[in-house]
Amino acid sequence: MGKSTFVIKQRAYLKLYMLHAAEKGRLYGLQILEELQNHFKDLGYKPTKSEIYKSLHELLKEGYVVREPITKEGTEMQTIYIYRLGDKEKVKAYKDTIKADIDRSIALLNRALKDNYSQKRG
Amino acid sequence: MGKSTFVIKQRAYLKLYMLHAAEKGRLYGLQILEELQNHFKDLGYKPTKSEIYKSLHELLKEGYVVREPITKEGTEMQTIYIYRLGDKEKVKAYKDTIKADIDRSIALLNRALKDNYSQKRG
DNA sequence: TCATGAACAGCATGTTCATCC
DNA sequence: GGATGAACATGCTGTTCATGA
Repeated sequence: MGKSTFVIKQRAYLKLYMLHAAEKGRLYGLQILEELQNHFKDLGYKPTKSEIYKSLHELLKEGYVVREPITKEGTEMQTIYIYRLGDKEKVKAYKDTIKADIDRSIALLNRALKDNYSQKRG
Repeated sequence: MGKSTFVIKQRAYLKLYMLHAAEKGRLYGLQILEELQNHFKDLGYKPTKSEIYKSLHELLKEGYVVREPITKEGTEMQTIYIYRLGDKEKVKAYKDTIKADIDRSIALLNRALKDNYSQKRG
C-alpha cells in the first residue's frame, strides 16, 4: 500500500470507477465525467475533467486498461478513446488494494463519529 | 460548508480531535500528538506534529478554543500551552458541520463499495 | 463545439530548520 | 532534549490554456 497516510485519495477513488467504466466498455472520457457527476450529485461531489483524464492515463500507463481510438461519426469527425480492461488478474489484485484503503478510510471516519459524537452518560 | 469537494480534509478531522482534547483539558500539543498516534496506530494513520499545531492554531484563531501558558516544573522550566473550549454553542455548531462532512464522506466511500464490490448475480 | 490533453496555479500536508527553556 | 513554531518542499487537485476534428 505504500505509505498510508490519512484517507484514500480522490485519484484512487476515481480510478476504481474508471475500471468500472472500462468493464462496461463503450464509454469515453467526457461521457464518464458526465455520468459520474450525475451519479454523485446527491452527495455534493463533482469530479472534474482533469481528474478523470489523469485517472485514465495512470491506469493506462500502469497497464490496468487498454484503449482504442474510435472515429465518432456525426456532423463532424471526432476521435474518441474507448477503454477496456487489461489483465483480469492484475486488475482484481489492484481493486483489492483499493478496497482495503476504502475500508481503512471508513474505519477512520467511523472512529471519529464514535469518539466525538457518542452520547456520554452520567 | 463552502465548496464541498471530495472527502473530508485531514485538517478538519484533526480539529475535531483537538476540540475533544480541549474538552478534557490538561493536554498540550506534543502530548496530544502522541496520544493520537497511539490511538490510530491500528489503522495505519500517523498524524504529524505540524498538522497538530496547525489545527490548534486555526481553532485558536477562529475562537473555538482558548489557551493558557503553563510553566512546567521539572528538571528545567518549560512553557507549554493548555487548551480549553471557547463558546460552547459556537463549538457545537462547528462540530455539527464537521459531522455532516464525515457523514457525507462515509456515504461516498460506501457508495464505492456498493458500486464496485457487490456480487453481481445472473 | 466537443473531445483530449497539457500547463499552470492554489492549497493541503509532510519534512526540515529555528528558538526557547 | 522537550516543546512550540515557522519555513520550506512536495504532492494532490482545480482552473485555464492549447490542439484537433
